Formats: sequence, C-alpha cells, structure tokens
Amino acid sequence: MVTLKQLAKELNVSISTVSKALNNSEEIGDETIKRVKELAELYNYKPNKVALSLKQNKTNTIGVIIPDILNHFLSKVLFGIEREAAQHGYNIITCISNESLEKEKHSLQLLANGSVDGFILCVAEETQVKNEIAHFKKTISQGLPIVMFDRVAHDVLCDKVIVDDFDATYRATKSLIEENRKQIAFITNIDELSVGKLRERGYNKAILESRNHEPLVLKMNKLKDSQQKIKSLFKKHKKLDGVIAADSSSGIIAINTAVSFGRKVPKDISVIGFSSQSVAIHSIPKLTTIRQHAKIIGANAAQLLIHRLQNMSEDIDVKTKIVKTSLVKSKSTL
Amino acid sequence: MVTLKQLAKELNVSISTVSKALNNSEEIGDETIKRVKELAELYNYKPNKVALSLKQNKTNTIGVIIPDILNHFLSKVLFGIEREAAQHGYNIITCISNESLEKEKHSLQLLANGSVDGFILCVAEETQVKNEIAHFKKTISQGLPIVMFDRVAHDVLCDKVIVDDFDATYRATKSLIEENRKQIAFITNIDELSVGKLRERGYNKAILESRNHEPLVLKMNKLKDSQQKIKSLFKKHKKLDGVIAADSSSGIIAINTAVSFGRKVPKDISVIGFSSQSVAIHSIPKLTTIRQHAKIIGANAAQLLIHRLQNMSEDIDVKTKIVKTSLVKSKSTL
DNA sequence: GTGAAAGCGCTAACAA
DNA sequence: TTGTTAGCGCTTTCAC
Repeated sequence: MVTLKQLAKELNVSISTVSKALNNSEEIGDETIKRVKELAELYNYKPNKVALSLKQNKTNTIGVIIPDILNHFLSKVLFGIEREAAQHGYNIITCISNESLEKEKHSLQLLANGSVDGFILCVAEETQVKNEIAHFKKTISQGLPIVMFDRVAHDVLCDKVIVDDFDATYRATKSLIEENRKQIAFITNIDELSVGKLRERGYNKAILESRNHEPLVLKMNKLKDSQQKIKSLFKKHKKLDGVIAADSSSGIIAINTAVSFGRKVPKDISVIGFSSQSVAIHSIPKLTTIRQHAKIIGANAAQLLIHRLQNMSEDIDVKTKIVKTSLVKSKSTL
Repeated sequence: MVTLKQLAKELNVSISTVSKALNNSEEIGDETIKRVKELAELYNYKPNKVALSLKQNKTNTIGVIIPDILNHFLSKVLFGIEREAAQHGYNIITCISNESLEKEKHSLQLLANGSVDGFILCVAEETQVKNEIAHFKKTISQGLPIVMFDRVAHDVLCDKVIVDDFDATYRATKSLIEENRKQIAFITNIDELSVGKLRERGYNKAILESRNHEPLVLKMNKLKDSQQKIKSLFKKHKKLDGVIAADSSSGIIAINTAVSFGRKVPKDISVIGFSSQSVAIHSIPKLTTIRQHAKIIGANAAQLLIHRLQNMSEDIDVKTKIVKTSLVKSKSTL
C-alpha cells in the first residue's frame, strides 16, 4: 500500500502538504493540489484505515453478535444491519455466539479492545436462561454502546429493537377463532426464549378469551424430531382444526403432515407460522405467515447505534423500538 | 480504555517497562512484573487492537464477501469460516455483494485499505456472467491474498475450495437410473452460475449414457414462481418418475407438488435435491439430499487463507481443494 | 533491570 | 502557501 510518505518523497513536498492537499485544504495551492491528486490517483492511494482509526479513536466498525447464523430470521436481520451500516460507511464484524453465554462474553471482550465502536446483538439462549447481564453492563460502562434486538435483556439500559410477539400470536389466534376454528394448537421449538414465551402467552390469551377449549401447547426440542412430534399431535387430536407455529419450520411441517394425513388445508385445518416468504413456499398450500420484517429490524438497530455513535457527546435517552409484525394471508388459512 | 501510558504513570515506571512486563520479557524484574500485572488486571487492561495492527502491519481480520446471506448454503459456509477463524484468533468482516459486480468491487476496495489481511469470497452472479476478474487480480497484486469458494473465477491465480458439482449430479442421476426411473427431469433456479452449469452437465451425461430419453431441463428464475413452473412440469410430463434439483428449494417443492397431485413419493417418483438437513425436513417424505458440507468448505477456506497469511514470506503454490459431496438417502428415493 | 526514543500512517495545531 | 512537530497506543532497539 502506498503511504503519504512515499507520495511526499516523490513529489518533494512534506507529508502534511500531501495530507492537506488530498483533503482539499484551503491552505494548499491549486497547482500543488492538482499534482498531489494526480500522483495519488496514479498510485491508487487509499488512506490507511488502521492509522485513521488510531488517530481518530474510532473504527467505523460495528460488532454484531448473533446466536445462530443458520436461523433464517437472524441472518435476515444481519442482512438489514449490513446494508444500513454500509450505507453509513460502517463495516460489520460478525461473531456467532452459538447460543452460548461463554462465547458471547468472549466475543464481547475480544472486540471491546478498540476493534469496534459499538455492538448490535441478540442475546444467546443460555444467557437468557441464566439471566446473566453483567457482561453487557460492563461493556456499556466501558463506553461501547449496545443495541439489542429480538431477544433482549430488559434489565440492561440500552437501545432495543423488538417485535410485538405477544400481539402477533394473539391476533393470529383470534383470526383463526374468527374462522370458526374450534380446536387450535400452539406448537413451538423455542419455548426457552423470551420471544417464545411471549408468543405462547399471546396464544393463551386469545384461546382463554374464546372459551372454546384449554390451551393446547406442543413443545419440541429443536428440529430433530419435529416431524415425529407433530405427527403424534395430529394423531392424538383428531379434531384439531387450527395450528399456530412459533418458529419458522413448524408451520411448514404441520401443513405437510396434515396433507399427508389426507386432511385438506385450509378447508379442514388452518395453519399460521412465523416464516419468511422464501420458507413459506416450502409447503403446498403456501403458509400464511406472521412476518417479522427482519431486514427492517436490522436496519433500525443499525440506525439506533450509528445515531448514538455520532452523538456520543450528548446524553441521549435509550429508546425501545417496536417493529410490528404483519399477518400475511396465504393459502393455509381461509 | 486503559492504556500503557496510564499504567506507567500510576506505577511510576516507563511505558516500555510496562509493555515488556506484560509480555513477560526476561529483561524485567520479577517484582516489577508482578506489580504491573496486578494493576493491569485491576484495570482490565487490554492492548489496543488498532495500535497493534498499525505497528505490526496486520489486522488479524479476514474480509468475507458473499453474494447472499439468505442463501442457506452460503450462510453455513460463513458459519464454518467464522468458527475456524475464531479458533485461530481472527475476526471476520462480512460484506454482502448482493450478486452485484459493483458492490463486490466496492467491498473489495473498501477493505483493501488496511482493514483486513486477506479475503475469502464467493464470486457474485453478475461477476460470473460478465466474466470480470480485474478487481480480483488487482487486490492480489496489492499483497492481499484471496481464497475463493464454491463459485470461483478459474482464471484468477489463488487458492480455491470447490465442490464436485459435476460428479455429484452425475452420481445422483445414475442412482435414480439404477432405481429404474425412466424419465428424470433436472430443475434449477441457478442456471446462470458456474456451479449450476456443472450440475446440469453432470445430469446430462448420466442421462445421455442411459439412452432412456433426452435431457429434460426446467430453468426457473429464482424463487417467485417456482411452485407454478414445477406444477406445469408435472402436468406436462405425466410419466415423470424422477427429479434432480440443483438448488435447495426446488427439491422440496417438487415433492410437495407431486404429493398434492396424488403421486406417491418415492413409490411413483423419486426426488433428490441440494439441501441441508434443516431444509430437507420441510417435505414429507423427507428429501434425499446431496450434502455439500458447507461448514467444512468454510473451514477449509479459512485454513487456506490463514496458512498463507502466516507464511507470507514464502511463496506457496496455489491450491484447489475439492470437498466431495455425499448423497444422503432419505425417504424421497427408493 | 529500566528508560528513552523511534516508528507504524495519519491529522492538525502551530511555525515559518 | 508550505513545513515542522506532536501525538494516537504500541513494540523494540539501543543506551544507561
């Protein structure tokens, strides 16, 4: 890489002259500016990012820590973050916590050494279960702002972007009740997560209000045996005519299971799930979905963080932004 | 963040003494080392990464440029890269090219200013179509090594990690022929990509060798109307009894379509696709898949790059690593 | 055993 | 208009 030094030497001027010329300083003569810029162009000079970071004490880099990059929702949020960040001239360093508290702590520590200006993160499952928040507080007290999204630690004072999980399932369940469905199940493989719990409660509320039946909840442990568990559910509850799925796969599997049992969707049974379009087409008929607008969540998180970074002097109040879900009707509901 | 300077001041020693003490230099007395380390511990001192990078002229950071993070295969590779990199003390900066040549160039340029030590990337679709390689060569000539994976530019001299795409579909098609399937279609929504073409050729070869029928290829434009196109295919070719899918969604959709037409899978028709387990369960019966071992691809790419970075003085020959696919039989084939 | 000083690449206050 | 200098945080050579 070419440096100012080399340019200066070749042009027989001082380093600072070159620096100023490239930054269009008023101080430097037009002729000099021209000469400098031409040579810089020729050598494809780019200011060294590391030196700039050291000098200006900021990296224009955001640390992103997510629990699982294979989760479609999370990678979509990441997409939103990346795009928004890039538009503002920020890079993102990504770490994957693998739902582990240890890894989350470690990543946070590792990047809090000047590598990034702040963090955007989604709390790991283990962290939520153990309700650990010390590492977040420590990072913030070191002057590195954090923005949490989706799964958040409520007791940490920082910007947050969340989804209206409770309302989402409440409304979705209601809509099935209005379709005159009489036995609606809630199936989930994320019951350990804060958002999973919220979704379950929204469902519960709607069911209890309907007075049709007791809540019927199926909890599965991750993907492995979802197909089997869902099959059993259908066998056991022959009159099941509605399903609300809390995650992105279960709804698809529920439809396919129903179809394979010869039941008509949506004539005999309606299904609603939390998926995005690209997954929703994996069932026939296509799944009616609760869209979380993952990209928007990511973009919002990035905006919040960048805004805070660019106004570090002022003492801005922490904000919590709620990105509302929307129920996108497709062919798995009436 | 605490700096050496502050520690030095508090301890009434020089900066260099502190630095040496923390690095367990022989020069420094045991007593001093102890004092220094205790204070460093107390203040949670961490060497500033940016300053280190500037000094040592390396960042321990890898730039990763992928075309699409919502693609499950690519995000899985990213996962593999991240894990391997983290194990070797490297961070990754992720950029998403969105299949655009411009964005790819831009990201490459942007990070080639000292932000990263090298790149791991998967060539964008537009880049492949236009067959542009100048930006890759330029980057490499600037001293930043590149490792390409999956979709590679053959004319660029660099390390590569690829999949045995041709063989994979050749063998998969063969296996259907051995099941005595008489009319096997190839469906793809990635026919513009180098890997898509290779997969098609593998299928073609097997079909032509069988002398059963002419190759029957369905090309779709991305996800939007896959369901529709596949439906039409089934309607038009009533005797279709085998499907090879080149991407991760089409196989799932093919099964669901067949089932919805009342055809038995795998009794009447066999389907094989390029998916991973988490997607394969989206169909009933579960899809028989060609596994690409995405995580291993990522890990290999990271290894190749890190090895090169740590031996920059030596002139290592470029390597191309082939990660073999495996055919994982499930319930959609006999 | 400890410290002073140079230098990584850059910017900016100050001097000329 | 241009150059000198200091300094961002760190390591390391060379003096003491």
